Amino acid sequence: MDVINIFLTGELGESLEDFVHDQRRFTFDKLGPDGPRRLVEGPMWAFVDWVMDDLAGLEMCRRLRADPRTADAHVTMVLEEDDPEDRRRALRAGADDYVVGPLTRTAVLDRVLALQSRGVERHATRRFEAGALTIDMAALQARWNGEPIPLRPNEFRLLRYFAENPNRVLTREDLIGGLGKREPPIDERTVDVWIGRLRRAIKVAGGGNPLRTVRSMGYVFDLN
Amino acid sequence: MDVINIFLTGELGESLEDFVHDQRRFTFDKLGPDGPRRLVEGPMWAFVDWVMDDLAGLEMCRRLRADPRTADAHVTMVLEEDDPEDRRRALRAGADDYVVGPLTRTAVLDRVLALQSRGVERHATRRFEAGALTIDMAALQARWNGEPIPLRPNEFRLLRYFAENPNRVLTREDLIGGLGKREPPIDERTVDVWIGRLRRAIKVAGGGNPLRTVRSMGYVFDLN
DNA sequence: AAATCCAGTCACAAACGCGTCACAAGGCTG
DNA sequence: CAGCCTTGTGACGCGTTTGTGACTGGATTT
Repeated sequence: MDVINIFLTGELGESLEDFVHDQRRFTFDKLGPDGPRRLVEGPMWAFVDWVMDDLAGLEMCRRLRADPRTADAHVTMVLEEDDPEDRRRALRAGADDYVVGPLTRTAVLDRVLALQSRGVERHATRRFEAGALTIDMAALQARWNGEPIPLRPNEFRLLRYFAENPNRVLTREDLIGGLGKREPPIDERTVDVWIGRLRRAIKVAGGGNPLRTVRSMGYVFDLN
Repeated sequence: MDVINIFLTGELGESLEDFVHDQRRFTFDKLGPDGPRRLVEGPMWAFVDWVMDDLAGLEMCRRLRADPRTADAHVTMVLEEDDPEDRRRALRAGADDYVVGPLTRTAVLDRVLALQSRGVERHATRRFEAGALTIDMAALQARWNGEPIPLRPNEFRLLRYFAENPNRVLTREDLIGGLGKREPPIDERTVDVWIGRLRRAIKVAGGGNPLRTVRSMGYVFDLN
């Protein structure tokens, strides 16, 4: 069985070591400015405070992604309050999801165990493959036949959302909500422009068109 | 906007109805031995107690998965204590994740809103099948013996309405109303043209004629 | 058999929906 | 703070969809 490495800011780690019964399955490590100290084989989870020491959480997030040893970690950003703007910034910096703090023991374990328990599904969302298209969720990189597709942040999120919901028509409303852009309200026609830009980016990189338009309804990512 | 259906064991549902501000986005329903009572369009969440009534939570979980109407629900198992063995059993029975109880209002909403905002919400993918004809409501795609039938928006809506009301003569008025075209008023003869176009589209795709004309009455979709 | 009714089909104009472009307003970087 | 990158928006044009009136042929009634 895999050991799950959990990286935490602050003192929560030691508190958790007592809390968790099954010690063989977890390691806990403090996340310092230089990243984690120990690195064990297995899936990694990092909980990054919005502000940690002097280093902004966003910068920490980018460093984790940049370091090949931790590029695959699942990064959860801990926000102090539920500011949509901060959420966007966190996700753009490479975070996989977020919680609104303060972080508690149960919150950590809930997240880790919940996602871990859906191991297969989780795997599918870490790295997505469909024919020539692969999407590396951790490295925020999409490829066509191995060739990197340069995507802007919004384009990548759009593609990821499609990959997470294949074979179903996504309305423009779905897409706006799925990308977390309900506030401020966005014109539905803007989605058309997103689609156009995403298609063009993939095409320029030598790829095909994975997105099908369903007139008067929305768009589908066809799998099979 | 999609409505999220939340199924709960016990009395938590009513407590939540008061708690939640935006009533349009949620329905709450008690999860009895026969499953949920009401079924509304949209994603579904079930919170299943480890022991509910006499029926073990695990069995409830399996039943939800077995019933096509709820097979796609996101099932959260509510454990009494954090027993690794129970966790595994829950997941094997088809649960998506779990919480260690007792279940509170905030725990429910945290889960639902957290995942919903991440876009991993699962919709009920309804699928209609009748002989050679299948209609995928999620992909908005009809097939004849697996062969896709290219349908225009109005044709698909028409076919779906027939599939939802089989073995019943539908008047032209029914059909106009069923497709939501009361405003502006539409000439009833126009329905004839719809029918003709739908029949032709199915035929072109290699299918038969599932629509029977009832002279001076309307049209029927024959099932069986 | 004639008259009447009814449904299938066609052509066409109007409305609709989508792709695309240029531009402006941030946001980020150096 | 200057310049580049990203992203939302309004506008334009094109192809598609769709409602309608007219015509036709088969069914039903008288």
